[in-house]
Amino acid sequence: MTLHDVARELGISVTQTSRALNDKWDVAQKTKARARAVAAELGYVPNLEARRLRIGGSRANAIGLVLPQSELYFSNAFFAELLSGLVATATARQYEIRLAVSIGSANDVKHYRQALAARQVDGFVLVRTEIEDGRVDFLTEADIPFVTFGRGRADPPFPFVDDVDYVMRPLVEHLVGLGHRRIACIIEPRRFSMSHYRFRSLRDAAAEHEIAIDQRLVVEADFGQDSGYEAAQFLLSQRPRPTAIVALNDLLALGALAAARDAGVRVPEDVSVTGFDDITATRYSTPSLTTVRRSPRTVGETMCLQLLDLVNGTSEVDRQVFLDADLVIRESTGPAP
Amino acid sequence: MTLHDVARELGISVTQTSRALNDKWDVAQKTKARARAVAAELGYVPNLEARRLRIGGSRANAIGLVLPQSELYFSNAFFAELLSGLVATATARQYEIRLAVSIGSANDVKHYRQALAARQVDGFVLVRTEIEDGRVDFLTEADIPFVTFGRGRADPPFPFVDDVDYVMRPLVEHLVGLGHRRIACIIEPRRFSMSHYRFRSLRDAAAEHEIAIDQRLVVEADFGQDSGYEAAQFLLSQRPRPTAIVALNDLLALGALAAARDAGVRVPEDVSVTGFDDITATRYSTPSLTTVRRSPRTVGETMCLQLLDLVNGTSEVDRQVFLDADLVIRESTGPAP
DNA sequence: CTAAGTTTCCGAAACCTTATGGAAACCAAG
DNA sequence: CTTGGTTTCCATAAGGTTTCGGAAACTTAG
Repeated sequence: MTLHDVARELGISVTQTSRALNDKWDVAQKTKARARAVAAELGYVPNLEARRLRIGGSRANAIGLVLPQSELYFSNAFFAELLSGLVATATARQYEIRLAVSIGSANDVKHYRQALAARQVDGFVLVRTEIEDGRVDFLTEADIPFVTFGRGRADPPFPFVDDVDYVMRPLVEHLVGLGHRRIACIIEPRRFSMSHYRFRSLRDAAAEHEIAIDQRLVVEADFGQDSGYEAAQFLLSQRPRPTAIVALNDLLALGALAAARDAGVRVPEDVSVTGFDDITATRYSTPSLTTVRRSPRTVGETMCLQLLDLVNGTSEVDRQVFLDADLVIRESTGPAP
Repeated sequence: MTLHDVARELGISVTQTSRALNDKWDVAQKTKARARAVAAELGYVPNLEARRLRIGGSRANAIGLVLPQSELYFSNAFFAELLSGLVATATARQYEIRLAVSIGSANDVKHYRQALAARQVDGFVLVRTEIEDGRVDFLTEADIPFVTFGRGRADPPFPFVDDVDYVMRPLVEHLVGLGHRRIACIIEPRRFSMSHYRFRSLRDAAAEHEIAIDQRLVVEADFGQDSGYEAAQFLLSQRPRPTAIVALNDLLALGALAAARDAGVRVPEDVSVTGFDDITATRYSTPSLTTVRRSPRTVGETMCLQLLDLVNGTSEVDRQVFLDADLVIRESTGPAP
């Protein structure tokens, strides 16, 4: 079932068969047609290894996504939706996603090195970018295309998708308008870029209204509902109680909602709760969640486009993208008590 | 940076260099050591295409998962968790997951053919198996390893993971014990294998208690929350109202919960609601959801093991696996009114 | 019919690695 | 020094594809 067999069946040379099937100018139309017919009939499929060996640095038509090993990662709706955008966009452009989890540290570059050596991916998408991120250093050094979610150090600059600096402003204005001044915050671990800058945006927006976020009301949690639950438990036990809890992602907020319910604290009458991302579940929680819409799917789509742009060398897309966001007001916010 | 270069640097033949780096018996220890050192220093990485070309039918070390194009697919927590189990298990065994969405019909075999021709996957995991499924026919014909979620026709038999036949029995006993006899049901589209057999299990379990499911109270929905919402709206408007709504997956149940809340129907006082799968969100809904725990993650893990077993030719694992499940009683079920 | 130009084809080389069969070098025993 | 047996090495071929330079066939104009 090799090109050779097809050529023999056709009665022409291997060379011409190859050129015919690849639709080169150098071969008669009717020969092309005949070649295609015979190839199809014989069920010939080109041997990709041989082709790539000959062609040289060819495309894997796949982009890599390595997720740190964490129970939460996929059940985390944020990543599921981001992945959704990524895969949809990639597939539409004939690319696929190669997925792995790194078993060691999140910064482990083993998978990256491996996948590259084997030419199994053309580039990488990085999530959960840390302020100091070994993966970024490695990929920069190796000169491999990649895009991160979350900005990095200024130098050397690399392509990323992030939120605009003033992303929290509408939310803060909404809360301030409702009379909230004692605002608590549940943040993701501080070493992550996203956590850092999103909190900074919150602090700056609050400062515009001359509100200082009380450091004792800032709790560093993990990423998931359980840790949001715990953090909210702590915050709700503080006296005087905060009148609003701003969770820096939706899952944390959902956990906070559950904590409030279990503690007999009414939302939004006694305390307002807000999230970030607008994952699907926010519309179905009780009460439904006021949040900031910057759909994870959009993030995935944008990152995919950026990366493919890098891979293909064209530069029609911005290297560093700041996504704007909308405030979505639902039932979990109300006037301060 | 080819083997040739390393050989020249070493002053020995390409042959021996290859054998040295591959740790064959045919080469002196000190030569091996020297070869490794030089290779490392020169940053030599073997060309995988050339190696595979030579070796022949080698492994892609990846398994394929093609999901039909549907907005719901990834935001669907069920798939996200299944994927989680799949990836974790695969990675632990040095395999990766290659992910694509099929843009045409769900039964489109284009991606499968493509990925195989390019030797980019060693086998496939199929989800959303239909009673008559073109993918199964294609892969069987092509003699490619695959595992489905959802049993298929008896002939020819193929490897699958499915629920045990009596999977709904504990749930039905729970409801009957609470006095429910007018039981409604929200099912997934009938053409899917899972939908068919899961409903059959419900019907049979009900029959054991001499309860016949009223066909007018069986609504065929889609897969997601929105369609669960609509279906429940319809069911709750029926008179006499059903006392329990059994949704055949958790998302449908979550949608039903929202519909009840919006209709002013109390859960569980006025109507009991149950789900299936035990996705994470069920613990955080209001009220939390009584469901059947057969974690999607377990499904993913099991399918992965089965497939790798098939790929590697060993047969230590059952080809057809029926997973048992536990009833998880939470707040959404109570005595019939 | 010939010359020139165009279209279509072919043989050989190249891509990089590994397997094969045999040769060289070495050692110990006779 | 010869013989036989090990250890270590090498030259060659193979795997399937594409590219290169040139050759053959065909077409058009004179």
